[in-house]
Amino acid sequence: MAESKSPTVYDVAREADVSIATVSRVLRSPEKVSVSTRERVLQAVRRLGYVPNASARGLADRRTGVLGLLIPGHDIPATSRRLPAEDGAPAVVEFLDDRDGRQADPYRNRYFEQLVRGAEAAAWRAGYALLVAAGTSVSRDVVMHDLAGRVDALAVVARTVPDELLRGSIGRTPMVTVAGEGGTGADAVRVDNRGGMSALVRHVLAVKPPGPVLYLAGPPDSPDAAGRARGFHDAVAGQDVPWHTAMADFTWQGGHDAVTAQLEEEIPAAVIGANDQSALGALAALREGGVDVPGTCVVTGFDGIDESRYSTPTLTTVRQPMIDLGICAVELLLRRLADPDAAPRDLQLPVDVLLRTSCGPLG
Amino acid sequence: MAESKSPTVYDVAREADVSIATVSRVLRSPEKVSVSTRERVLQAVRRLGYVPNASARGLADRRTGVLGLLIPGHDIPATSRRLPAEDGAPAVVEFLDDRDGRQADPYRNRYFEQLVRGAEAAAWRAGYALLVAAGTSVSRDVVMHDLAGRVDALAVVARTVPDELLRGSIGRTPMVTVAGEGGTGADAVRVDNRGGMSALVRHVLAVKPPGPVLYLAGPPDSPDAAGRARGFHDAVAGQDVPWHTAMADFTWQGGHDAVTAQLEEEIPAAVIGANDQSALGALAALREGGVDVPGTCVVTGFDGIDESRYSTPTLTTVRQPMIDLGICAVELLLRRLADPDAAPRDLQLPVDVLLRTSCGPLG
DNA sequence: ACGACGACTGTATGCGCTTACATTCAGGCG
DNA sequence: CGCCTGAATGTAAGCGCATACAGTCGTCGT
Repeated sequence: MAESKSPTVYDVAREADVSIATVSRVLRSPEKVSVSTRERVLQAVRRLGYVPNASARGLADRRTGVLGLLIPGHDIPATSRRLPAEDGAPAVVEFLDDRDGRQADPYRNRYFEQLVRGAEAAAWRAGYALLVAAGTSVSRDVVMHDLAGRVDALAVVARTVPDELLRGSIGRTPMVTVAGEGGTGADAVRVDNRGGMSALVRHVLAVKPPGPVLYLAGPPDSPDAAGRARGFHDAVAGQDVPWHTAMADFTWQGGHDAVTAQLEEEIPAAVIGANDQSALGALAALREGGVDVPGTCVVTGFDGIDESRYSTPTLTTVRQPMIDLGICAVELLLRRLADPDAAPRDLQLPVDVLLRTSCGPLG
Repeated sequence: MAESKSPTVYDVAREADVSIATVSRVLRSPEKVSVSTRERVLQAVRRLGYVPNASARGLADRRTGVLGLLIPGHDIPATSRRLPAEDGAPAVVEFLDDRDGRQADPYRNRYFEQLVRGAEAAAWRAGYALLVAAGTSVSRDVVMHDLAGRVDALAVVARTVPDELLRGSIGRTPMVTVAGEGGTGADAVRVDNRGGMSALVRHVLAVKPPGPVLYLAGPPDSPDAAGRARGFHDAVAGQDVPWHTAMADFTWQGGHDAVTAQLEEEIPAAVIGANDQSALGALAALREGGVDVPGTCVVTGFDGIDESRYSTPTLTTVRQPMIDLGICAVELLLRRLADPDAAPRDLQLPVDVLLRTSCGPLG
């Protein structure tokens, strides 16, 4: 079979003995074509294995039918495997001493997998395809530029590319910011850091033993950290509870050290981590200090990383609905494509509080 | 600014006072244009915020510059969140009692995230974009068909779509099968289940206490299970070790029950799970039976799911190099695009054995 | 000084598809 | 029986870009 190149509408038209317009109509608006002709064309399509060329269709349509999703780069190590040599030495199995998990890869929480899945599902549901791009450090602008010409609209995870790029070369492409700061006057979806933390802390205040509360703050330049801190303050404001803040910087060590220092003065009744890592550090410090969790002191984190499910005790935390984030990002794009002049929306998705043993009995 | 529609080469040409051919050349083969003209054109490009239209380029080029990746569907529940109402009731935080992890989502191992990341990185490195599609149950053929018209080549995760679809509508699109059975005469990448299991079992035989070996087999219709079983047999063949097989069906319960039954007859010295789930079940059964792991009996799994890192004891297992799988899939596609007549390759990537405490001291 | 040549730029065509508009034809109506 | 109408189909004009081919002009060799 010398089927050297793909058949086009012309081939189908010839095969079915109709004009190319009719072929196109059969595919795009079948109701405009008589049943008999339609059948004949569809048969020709099948016989030739015709697949419409998306580029041509996109050109004629002035739309690509593709949505873009730009996620932060991952910098796959340069040592990553390439194609083995043709003559292929036999595959060599590597033994890694992984008893403490150090060899585990760094992409701990399935954050982006879920984002991609949600976006993908929502996009296909609406008849769009999803182009995924990771802005690797070297080439953010190139990627961005390339993407802009390929898609009808673009979802960008916050801080993936510099702001001026967002406004610059892609001024005409509808965009939504994902997990950003909001309030930029553009479409945006993010997670309710503030509300989630506030709800969590209110719950803690209701169940914790008597005593002071320690808040393990995140880095000051992080919007997430800021939102969570505000949520914490919302919850403790006006409550008659002693509390103070220590910087943990979103790290295990930070949480560990802050709690260790705290134990020298007074045993806290609750430690609220701005994220899971610092809460896990706190858990370790409390164990070292012989403090019973959750009996004497309850602990909470934020993010819902894997480790929080397996720590001892398991860590109460807040999970971000990443799938929904992806879905909503796409839905916002679809909305804007449908109505370019709609007022920008700034969605805040509610989070899920996962109650686990580190904060004691279920309220 | 009434920048209603995107500027085209014509706009740039007018702005820079050259012909569209020159504009195109500046973008595609700058060395063919004099420095002064090139500068002038680039300025016009920047001034207008011109972004080349990928559809037009693709049409003229007869290539889209896009690679497709088809992964199994995920069936995002229909109840998943949509866009909240415009007037937005305040976000409501949900409290979930997640103390035993039952609420955790089912996408446990970051299998596809890594596959996508690897493919994405390799694709962009080669100047291609990556279109990700999940063949949801309802619409595999539609997705497939749509995809075929959009991409230059396609990587399909095995058993994502029925075979006849693969051969049918997309006959002319270069394809690679990912994680399939191999031996189909087409390009394929997969993981060395057999070699990995064989290496692992050889290691176990070297370190295990004296006594019989129990192999927890996977479902007979799974190519993965078949490969691993063969690897097991490779390793025990000719060794003077008593062994037998029990069906565990890749499930926790299967592993648990098989080991429980075994304990009534004889305490095994090693339990080899065809996957992690069944090995974890075995671990539980051994604990219930008061058997010391790894002192009296060593245990191993296969896959490297999260739980294997956190179990007690941590589970020695085999991790599939998903990132590399993605990279190699793309590299195979690129190779075929470069040379359509190259002989098909059937790659087997080596796996990583993660030595953890469930199999005792490091040999 | 004249033609050849090379560097650069412009003209014009086609990529495969969609669609506005034109055409054809069968009925229905006055 | 002529004319109007509407359904079905055909004709042809782009969509934005790449590029083969055709100039144009300054240089160099003789």
